[in-house]
Amino acid sequence: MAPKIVDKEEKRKEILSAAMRVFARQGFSASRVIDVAREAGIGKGTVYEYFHSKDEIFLALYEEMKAEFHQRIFVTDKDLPPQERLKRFITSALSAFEEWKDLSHILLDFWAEHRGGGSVDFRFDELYKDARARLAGLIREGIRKGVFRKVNPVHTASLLIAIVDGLLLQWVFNPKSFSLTRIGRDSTDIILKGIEKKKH
Amino acid sequence: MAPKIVDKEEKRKEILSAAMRVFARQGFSASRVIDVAREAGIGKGTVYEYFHSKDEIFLALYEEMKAEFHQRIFVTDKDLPPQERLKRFITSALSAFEEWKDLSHILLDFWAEHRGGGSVDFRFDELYKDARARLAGLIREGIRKGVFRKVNPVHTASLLIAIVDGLLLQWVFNPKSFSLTRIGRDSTDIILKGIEKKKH
Amino acid sequence: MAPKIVDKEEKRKEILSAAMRVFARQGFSASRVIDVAREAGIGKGTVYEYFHSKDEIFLALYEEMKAEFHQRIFVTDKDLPPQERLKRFITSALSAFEEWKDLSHILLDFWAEHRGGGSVDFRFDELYKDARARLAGLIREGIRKGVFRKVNPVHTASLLIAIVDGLLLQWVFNPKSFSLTRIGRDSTDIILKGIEKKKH
Amino acid sequence: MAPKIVDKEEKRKEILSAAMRVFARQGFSASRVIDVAREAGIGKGTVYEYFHSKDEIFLALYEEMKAEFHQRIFVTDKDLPPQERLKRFITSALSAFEEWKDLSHILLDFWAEHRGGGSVDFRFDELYKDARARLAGLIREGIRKGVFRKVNPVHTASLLIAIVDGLLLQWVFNPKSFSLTRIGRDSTDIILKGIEKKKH
DNA sequence: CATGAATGAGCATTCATTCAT
DNA sequence: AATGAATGAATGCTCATTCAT
Repeated sequence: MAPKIVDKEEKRKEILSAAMRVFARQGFSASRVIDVAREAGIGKGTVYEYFHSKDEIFLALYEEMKAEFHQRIFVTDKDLPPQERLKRFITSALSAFEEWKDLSHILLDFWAEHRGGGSVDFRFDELYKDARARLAGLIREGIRKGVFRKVNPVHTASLLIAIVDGLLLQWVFNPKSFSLTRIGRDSTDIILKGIEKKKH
Repeated sequence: MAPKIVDKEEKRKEILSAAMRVFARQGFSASRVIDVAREAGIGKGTVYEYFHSKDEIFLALYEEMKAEFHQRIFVTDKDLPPQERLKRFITSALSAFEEWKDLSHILLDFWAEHRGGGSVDFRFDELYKDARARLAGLIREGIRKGVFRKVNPVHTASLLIAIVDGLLLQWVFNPKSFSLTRIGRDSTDIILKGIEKKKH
Repeated sequence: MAPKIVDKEEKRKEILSAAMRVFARQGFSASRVIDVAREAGIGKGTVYEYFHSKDEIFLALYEEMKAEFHQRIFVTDKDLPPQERLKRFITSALSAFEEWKDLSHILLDFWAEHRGGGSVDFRFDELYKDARARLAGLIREGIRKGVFRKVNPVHTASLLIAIVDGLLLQWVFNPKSFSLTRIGRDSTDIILKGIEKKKH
Repeated sequence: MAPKIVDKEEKRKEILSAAMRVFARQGFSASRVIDVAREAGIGKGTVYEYFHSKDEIFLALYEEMKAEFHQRIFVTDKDLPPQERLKRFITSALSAFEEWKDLSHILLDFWAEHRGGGSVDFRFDELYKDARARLAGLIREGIRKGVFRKVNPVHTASLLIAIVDGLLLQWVFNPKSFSLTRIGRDSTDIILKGIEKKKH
């Protein structure tokens, strides 16, 4: 019997959700704790009952994003052919961002606050290193299986990540300029054609 | 009759250069005006003799970057074949960033501060729209000339920009993870193969 | 459920009262917000919980003075004879100032800051115009009733106001030089004799 | 042979004159030294060649006003009858202010800055005490000569000063509301009637 | 002698965080 | 547990004054 714990967890999530909307709207540095409290419909002091600092909220959002996206992006059926898995990486990454529009906006704040000097450290370096390693493995597998030509696996992995980040960036600046889903499809198509092993 | 002779234009540039280093190191929002002054080896008040506000410094850096990069990225020989021009876009963009490492770091701050609500407005939307239009024209020309297959010109243009931005991002997080020049070459190769018109 | 219980209206008045003492002592432009806070026995930030700016405090004092004095000076029994009402105008104005010594001092700051260019606008012009109109009406009534000779009503009204302001000024510079009450009585006597209708 | 000295004195007066215009327009505390320099058509540093500080300029203006007004107000023919001398006091004081409109405006700044705490001390107390003594003497003389009734000489003197200051104040707030000359005449008339010795 | 570039003390204001209720 | 009143460290910016040229 621990109903309070459920409530606590629930309220923490509500605050996090409110913070997400506020940060997405105003940017992290321009967002005030009182803005988050108001958005969540609670008092300013209450925010501090659930988080020790404004930075901790930011960090919690980062962790949430990391978990959510990791889950959706890298958990794919290992049995699928490399081309399909590559396609799914781009597609699911972009659709995840499209779905979590607020987090996409905040991602730019995460990027900007990446510098180690501040109180928050996002270790983007490791995050990307990990992603590159996974995708490089995928490329290597494709090469081994004879479906990809002999491209540099790490470079190609970096390229794939770059495409996702870069497209997201343009979409954040102007969501109306294109559909993330459609441009993801076209991009995948070009990349796959660019690394496919030519049959003759 | 004449007071202390100072090349105001020169000094302004020195302050801008100091600001660039400081912002690149600490991020814009974590940088204090006094930090910029100290980096420039001058007094705090002197900064305000050359700029009206901290935001104005930020904006001046943005304008400088825009001018510098525009010059280096889009001013190419129109007589070159589309493949070569596409290659040069990626190459020169990446080498420009590699050269202006500090500005590359600050670019993330520009991205994060893009929101219209703040005091500084970067109009990234228009910047990217313009770049997309130029590159889309290039793609269209390639298609017309029969060297590119019938890809969506705007989508492909967005893809190219995304690649540059995305690679830059990873490089900012860890410059040692790869050479921008080399990865640019590999990426260009993949893209060109991905959109080339197959001869049969 | 309820946080620290504070009568916000009461505290606002306390701060205003502290500001009044500080401004009276040092003058508005030489007074710092921290001085007001210290006088009120609170933190600097707290002042800003109740007022948006230093100017707003100044303006609030002005409004307070306006309301208080208007009440005391112009709300007189319309049935009294003109001479008595004229006498009461001077008397009550001077006694109001004598009572609110701090506000009297600050009045000089209000006068000095009257220029439209600043952030605070006191519209003294309208204040005086209104007062002149009221007193001119009183003079006219006296003339009509045959107790005042045919003086220029507006000029005489201006004269009455001038006397109050001018006496106050000297009293502010040196409260010991005379009693406002007594000099008010003597002045009223001279003025009344100066405008009375001679009987023959 | 000291032509430079003449120039120096001349330039000092020019700066003072510029300062007068600037202070009258913007008020002392809102006026910048650079504003004075620009108004005088000289460099900021030059102002400091002639004055040690902004306060010194203010003080110099005060002294100038004191000298000028003292001259014009109190230097009257001792042989004239008291009524005429009283009349001339009010008239010449008001016409002096009307003529030196800028100084009239700055007078309000002098008043506001009268507090001893600041760097500038105007000793208004003594100024007024002196004026009161002179005018009280005049009143006494009138009483002695049998042209004024037995009024309190000091109170009456204060009243006369108050009238001049108070009328000036209203005129500064709105110069169009009345003519200083005309209202001075009417006021003198009322006061003289108010203190005249009735013949029977 | 005149100048204006350089300076930093000083100040208004903001806002994350604390804590009494 | 929830709240918001209280706080002061931190910061952008101003401007009187100095001084090298």
